[in-house]
Order: sequence, then structure tokens, then C-alpha cells
Amino acid sequence: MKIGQLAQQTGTPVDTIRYYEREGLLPRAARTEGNYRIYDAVHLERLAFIRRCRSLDMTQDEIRVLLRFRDTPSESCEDVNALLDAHIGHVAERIRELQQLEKQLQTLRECCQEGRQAAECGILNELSHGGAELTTPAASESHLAATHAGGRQHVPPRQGGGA
Amino acid sequence: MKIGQLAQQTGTPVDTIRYYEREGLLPRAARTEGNYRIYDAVHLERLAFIRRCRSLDMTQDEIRVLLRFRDTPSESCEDVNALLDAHIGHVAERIRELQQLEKQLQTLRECCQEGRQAAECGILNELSHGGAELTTPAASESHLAATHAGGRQHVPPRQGGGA
DNA sequence: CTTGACTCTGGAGTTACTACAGGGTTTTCA
DNA sequence: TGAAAACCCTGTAGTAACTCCAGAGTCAAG
Repeated sequence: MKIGQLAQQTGTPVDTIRYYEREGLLPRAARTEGNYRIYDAVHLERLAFIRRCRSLDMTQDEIRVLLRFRDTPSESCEDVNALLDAHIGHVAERIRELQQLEKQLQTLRECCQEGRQAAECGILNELSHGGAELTTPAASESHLAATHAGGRQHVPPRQGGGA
Repeated sequence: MKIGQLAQQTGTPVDTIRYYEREGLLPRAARTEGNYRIYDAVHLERLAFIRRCRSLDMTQDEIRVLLRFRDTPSESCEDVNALLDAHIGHVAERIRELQQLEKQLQTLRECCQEGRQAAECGILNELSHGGAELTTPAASESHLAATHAGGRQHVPPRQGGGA
């Protein structure tokens, strides 16, 4: 099949497939005479695997490790467990951070009643002079990301996945 | 004061201060004869404001809006409230997403007992053929970011903030 | 044989910075 | 006084994981 079909069957944008190839997550595809990439079931499997990992918020590096395990099935899967445990740890930590953050934001929100002038807005004042509760950085030392997305994720929710 | 002092007093890397100037969050600093930037209390105030907002995980765009409110204090602060409410919404949503994700990861983790070979590793199998619970994308449609950081945040925890 | 759908490559843009290289300036202190 | 150390400058490139675009080629249908 061609790249468009693979894209549809896995719900992956075409650009992303080419990007994965550049990054080495997918092997270089064979080409037709007209220089079109052609894929088979093995590629589809592998891409689906990658996309499932990404939907679980794993990094490319984590996925690379898992793919290596998949490719060399003789080794023990202890390391797979370790990787997953670490990843679960990251997620749990990020949740804790965000919950703290939410509390801080709600505290801040209560500083301001409706209908005032910005000059006396409790929120702006609080942000300006800085209460003690607000000094803990959100994403501080950890390797965890911010609340907002950079270059949109896409990963669409089950579009044309079936046939 | 010079940029290094401002950096120390706000716990902001020097590069970041220059970056904020480029981005227009901070006004262009006046210069000495030797072309060094010089800052006063107003700059310090503004930078501290920005850093506090960032520690609350706000985007530059959100901060820009807040700064505009700060600069034109005659307007009502309803919009400040709205912005904050929206931001709290983002954080809450991200928390929900991550909690779902955590559950999925734990389910996945239980697929594999220690000491097996990777060939029959339950986790790899599950990721390969894809159980129904694993199909919901993590960061799907929302404008929210992933679990791992891209270009490290830094925002160090209270280094030399006092004097 | 033309239209339209599909594909190709290469490069730039996204967030919020960080990390240089290759210079200039100021301070220190012997 | 002179040199080294510490500081500052600009500009560029890199980070994660893509997305989007231009400009061109290929293919199927009518």
C-alpha cells in the first residue's frame, strides 16, 4: 500500500509517517518506480505499535527502546517492566505537580471579586507582590512538560481505523 | 543594575531575560556607554510578575494579556478572572487526562510478570495487538502538552531570591 | 490530454527557552 | 600599569514531536 492508505489505516498523518522514517522509528520504505513509498503488513504493525505508545505519552526514546526489545525477543522483559514503571512514575509525578498548581491557581482566583477595576484587582496585585504560596515553581526540576501544548499533537481519536 | 544582578534577584537565567526582551515581554532596556543593559525597580517588578506567572504554568500569550491589564489599570478585571478560569480549566483537564493515562499504564503493566522472555512479554504483546482500553489517545484534541519536557524549564527553586 | 488526487523533497514554524561561539567591557588585584 | 577574571554583547542553533508549506513529479479517471 501507499503512504496515504497506511496513514488512514493507522490514523497517522502522512507527514508524521515520513517523519518517523527520518527519525529511524520506521525502516526506510521500499519505493515504486515513480519513487512512491510502499508498505506492507509489517510496517503497519510497527506503526500501530508506535502510535499506541505515543498515545500513552511515551517519548520517542522510550519507544525506541521498546522497539528494540520487540526486535530482539530473546532477551528478558525485565527492562520493559522497568521502562514502564519509570514512565508511570513520571505521569504520577506530573499529576501531583498539576494538582498543586491547581490549588495555587484557585487560591489566586479567590483574590478577586467581580466588577472591580483592574487597578485594585486582587489577582494582579497578588501576582505583582507575590504571596508565599506562589513561589514554588510548577515544572521546576523535573523533566516533565508544561500544561499547554507546543506543536499540537494531533493523534486523532479513531478516524477510519477499521477497514 | 546590570543584567546579572537582575538575574540573581529574580532567579532568572540571563539568557532568559534577554529572550523576554526579544519577545517583547520586557521593554527594551536602556544601555550604558559600553552597551550593557541597565535595569531599575520597574523592570524587576515586571520580570518578577512574569516569572510568577510562568511558575503557574501560564503561556507567554496568557502572560502578555495579563501584562496588558496591568499596564492599563482602568479597565475592569473581569477578563483577568476569565483568563484565570480558563487556565484553571486547562490544568484540571490535563489532570483528568493524565489520571486516565495512569490507569491505562497500570493495566498494561499488569500484563507482564517478571522473569519471562520478551517473546512472550505481555506488555509488548498488548502494545502490538492493541487492547480496546488502549485506543484513547492521551493528548488527543486538546491544546495540552505531553508528560515529558522538551527544552527544560529551569525556573530554579528559590536561588538567591531574598536580597 | 487534462484535471485532480496523490506523492515527493526540503525547509521553516511551533513553545519557552538553553547553549554555545566569538567577540567586547569592566573589575579586580598584584 | 597591566593582565587576568568576570561579566556582558549579538547571533545562531538546538530541544520534542511533529505540522505546514512550496514547488514539483506521478498516477488514475474521464
